[in-house]
Amino acid sequence: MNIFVTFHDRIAAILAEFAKAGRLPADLDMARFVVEPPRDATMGDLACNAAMVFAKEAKAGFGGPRTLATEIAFALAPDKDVAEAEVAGPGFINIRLKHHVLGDVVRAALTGGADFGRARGGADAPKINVEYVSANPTGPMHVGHGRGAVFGDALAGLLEFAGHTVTREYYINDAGAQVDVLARSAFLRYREALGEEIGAIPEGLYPGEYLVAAGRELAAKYGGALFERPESEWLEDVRAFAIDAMMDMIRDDLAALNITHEVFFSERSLTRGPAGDRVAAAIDDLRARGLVYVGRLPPPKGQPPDDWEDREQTLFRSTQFGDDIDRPLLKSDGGYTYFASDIAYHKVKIDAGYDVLIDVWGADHGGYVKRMNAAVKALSGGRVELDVKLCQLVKLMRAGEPVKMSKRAGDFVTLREVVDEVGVDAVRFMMLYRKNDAPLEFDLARVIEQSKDNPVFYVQYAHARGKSVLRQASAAFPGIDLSARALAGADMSRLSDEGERALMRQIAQYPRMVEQAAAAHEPHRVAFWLHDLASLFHAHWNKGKDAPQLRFVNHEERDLTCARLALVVSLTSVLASGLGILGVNAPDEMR
RNA sequence: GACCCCGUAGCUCAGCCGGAUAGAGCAACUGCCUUCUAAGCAGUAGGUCGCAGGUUCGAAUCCUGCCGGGGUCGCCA
Repeated sequence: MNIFVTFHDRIAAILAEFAKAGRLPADLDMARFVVEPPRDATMGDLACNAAMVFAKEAKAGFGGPRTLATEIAFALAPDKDVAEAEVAGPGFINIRLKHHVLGDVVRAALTGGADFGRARGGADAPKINVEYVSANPTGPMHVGHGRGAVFGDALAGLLEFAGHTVTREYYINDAGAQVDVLARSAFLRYREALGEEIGAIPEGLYPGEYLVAAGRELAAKYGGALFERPESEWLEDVRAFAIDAMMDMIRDDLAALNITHEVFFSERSLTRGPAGDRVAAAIDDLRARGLVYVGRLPPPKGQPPDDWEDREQTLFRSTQFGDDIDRPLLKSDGGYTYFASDIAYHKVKIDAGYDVLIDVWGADHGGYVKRMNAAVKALSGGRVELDVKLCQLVKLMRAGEPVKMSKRAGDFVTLREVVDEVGVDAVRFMMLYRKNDAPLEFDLARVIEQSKDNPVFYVQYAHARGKSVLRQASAAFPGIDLSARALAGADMSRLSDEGERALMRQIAQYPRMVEQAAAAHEPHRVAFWLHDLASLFHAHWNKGKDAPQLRFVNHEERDLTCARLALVVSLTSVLASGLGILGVNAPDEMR
């Protein structure tokens, strides 16, 4: 039940009637106007801007937007759900709903349970692929990876809730030089495990302690068989082994955050898989479209190009699709550039039939967005939409002070350490309590505080507090039926306090909020909405301190209590639903 | 030099495919509570939405140009 959609439809029908009578053009685009919550609740429950949006079209048949607004309001007046419709400001139609409508919303939230606000998603719903994390398989995840991971995961959950078919995908960068470095680093630890004194880790290798175990396992698997052999003989095996070990570790880190992917896609498989060289195929595809040529690029500006070598390269005409410069596909040694691999990877996704691709990247890859967009446009002929979401840096704090990262290479704060210290709920919620493209300060001390300054606690506590009300109700009215079905029969007209009405209005906005957050690919909106809802609940609860008649459980008035319990159950249900989208627990109590 | 992100209250940030008097939390100030409806409450004050133009009935929101902060800039990933 989405009252905003309901009224959008009804007003569209009114406009269609006007069009039928020849007073408006027949081809009005009804998507142009909106029905939304008014700025101020005193203005009513719904506001519509249709008259202003169609001001131009209304000139002939109505003389102007105010008249159109007045006539729409007049046509709305007999509606069974409308108490009052009036024109305000430059031509807003403000609608005050009859009392029963918000009660119906509570009932819908109550009986809908976890499905309230969920979109059905028919066969025509876009298929969406969300690619996120994609941390290099060379070590444990750090906090920055964590942000992208949580963001991508919550976005995927949000899109699913909004009715889309979603695939969660991880792109394993297992083809570049960094995995050779990984292999050499692991090999060193292998020699160490066999008893060799390796001393300090040489410059250029990964020094992290996390490779010690991999070295030991290599020793267990191969014994001394690889020892003293030339690199060409062991590199491939050790690399494959080390990548697997690192991916296991990363999967563990992700599991600690309740994140799983349906697809792990190996970059290496693009050239070495059963499908042959898919990078070459992708380049051929572009070439067939006349988008590949051999030419020279101007040297990069800004930093003096010491080692700049002016040479002919194989280039993709990304400038035809809005990029600033054409981009190379082949390296000077003849190998594919990372971009070439990425083109092939996105072609795989396009060919898989996705309508929307979402890539979640770190902000340092910002310069890469235009060329990737260009590639997807070129490969799909504009059919597939690519949305790259950039996640800004995370600044780790403790009680207002930046957490010092040790200078010693390889020794950084891992995601796992943070999750173990503050818990998965705090990490997930805080990572989402900010727009993805704004930098984030993450304070380890604050997120475990039990106070209203800590948004995680504040929202979770609202849920726990609601559950506590229900426990108290059971104690006050032994045997009371708190099932959704029973409470749906309560007399919702008893919910007349402004605090209760505010809660009902916020709950009524849930379906609309979810839809918009999903359309914008912005899960943070869910987090902020939850905080607002929690805030309304806590505020109303506190009024009961001085005004006992406002408390949810009233021993003298069972019917009133039932109506209020219906509100509380719908509230906790919606809180749990929203937290569920974000992958955060909704605890029954906070102990 | 080019491109991308950011610039909103003292601080941290919402709001941005245009909409009414620009919101929240913290801090500040003023009351209240000293509890069990645990992890406080109510209220006050605080803003030329970086600057200047433009489009529009209407701009924090869209466009252009500046200013400031961050990031990126063939072959690395």
